[in-house]
Amino acid sequence: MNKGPMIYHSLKDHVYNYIASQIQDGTLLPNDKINEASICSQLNVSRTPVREALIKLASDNLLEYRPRRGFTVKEIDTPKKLEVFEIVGALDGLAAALSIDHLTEDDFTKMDKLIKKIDVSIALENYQDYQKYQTYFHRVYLNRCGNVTLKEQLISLQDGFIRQTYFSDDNKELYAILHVMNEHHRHILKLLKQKKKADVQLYLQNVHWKIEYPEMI
Amino acid sequence: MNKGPMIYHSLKDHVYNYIASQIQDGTLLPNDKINEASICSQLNVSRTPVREALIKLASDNLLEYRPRRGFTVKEIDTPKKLEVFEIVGALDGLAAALSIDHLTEDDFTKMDKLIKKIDVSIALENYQDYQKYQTYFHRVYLNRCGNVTLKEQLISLQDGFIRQTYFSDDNKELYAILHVMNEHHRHILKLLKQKKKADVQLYLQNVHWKIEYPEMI
DNA sequence: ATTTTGTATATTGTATACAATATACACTTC
DNA sequence: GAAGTGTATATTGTATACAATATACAAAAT
Repeated sequence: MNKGPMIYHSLKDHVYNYIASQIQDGTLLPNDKINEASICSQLNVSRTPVREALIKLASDNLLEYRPRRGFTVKEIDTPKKLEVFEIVGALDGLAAALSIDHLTEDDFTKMDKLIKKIDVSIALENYQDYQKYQTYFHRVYLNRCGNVTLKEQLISLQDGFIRQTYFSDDNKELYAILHVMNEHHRHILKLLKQKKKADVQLYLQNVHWKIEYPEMI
Repeated sequence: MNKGPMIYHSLKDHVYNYIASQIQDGTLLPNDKINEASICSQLNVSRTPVREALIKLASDNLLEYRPRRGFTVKEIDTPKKLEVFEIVGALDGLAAALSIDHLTEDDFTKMDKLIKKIDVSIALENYQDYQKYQTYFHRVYLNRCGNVTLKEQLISLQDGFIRQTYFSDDNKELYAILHVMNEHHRHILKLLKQKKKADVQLYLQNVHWKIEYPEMI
């Protein structure tokens, strides 16, 4: 019975995942100081793997590092968030433009179905589902863009800031905006079907990713 | 006598710079194995700062890491390079579009002068100067795009692959291409002056950054 | 009361030690 | 000779120790 290639998990990786998930689920908040010794005792490991994980987390922009004063959870403020949105918009637009020559009927069907699922999620005011299906929608053409580097970059950018974009589930204004967003999705799909490269790129960049989320204002 | 804020240089940073420059100047070649012990003795430091530097270098995509087998200099093959070019094109295009509302007469003058310096560099077949002034040209509007995250991302992307784009100085074909590139620069400047956002963005993305360098074919 | 200074404590940076795993290479076996 | 096996050596992963620096807080000075 072969369970595939035996995957090696270093303590460093373990620490990395531990901290990363604490940042995502809100256990660790922006500007919180990371105490190496505390993590050592929480996970029963020595400082070496902890430090190595922290260095990687800082390099991945989850933590901030100041020499001789250690690591803190990185704050992503609103202006910074808007900057990332601009970049995501351009790259997502590029992905769409590149995907146009490779999209199949099947892809279009998938996107159609996802738009409908998003409608349902909005009607049920289920923000988590909205996020999930919206991500799937964009991933359909991202997976067809033929540029794996672009795909990786985009996913890592989105992961990096989605973690700090939390909405309470009872925000009426939010769901109105999400409805508009899904109209965008319909328009994007239409432009993709029409193979309008420049149009879909600029639409994603200048319209879809320029929505102002309530908590960002 | 104040020499400004006393800057702290850790051994880790020292090692980082040491390896990074060896990769850039070709002392270390793609797929070369990094020997921790060897670096320790070269720099007279212990393995701890060396390992921490290596982890960061891997995170910054200069090295590749395989658990239990250590670090190697990352190979950037041609398809990968083309992928990065596509991303750089989109981001540089975005930067240009964003800069349009902030560019001053002074900026235009600067770009004009740089285009002329590039002409001279090509005439003298000085590729190093060409690279330098070409970088300055793009930096003029990059510095006006108003998005520091974009600026950082773009610079780090370019640094990451320029290091492995070396040209011998006696390639006639190359200088013909560089001449075309500088014509692009003139066109870009014209579009910027005309404040044609979408046009300059798409031109940078779909024309300027789609040049095929000789060694990439 | 506020600022300054001094000292104890905590935290970070680096070196070293040792255990776990991978690599190299001589030795068999077919 | 090719392929496999075993063992010595090298390399990596982790723990620990100690030195350098930062932080906290009490005491002294303004």
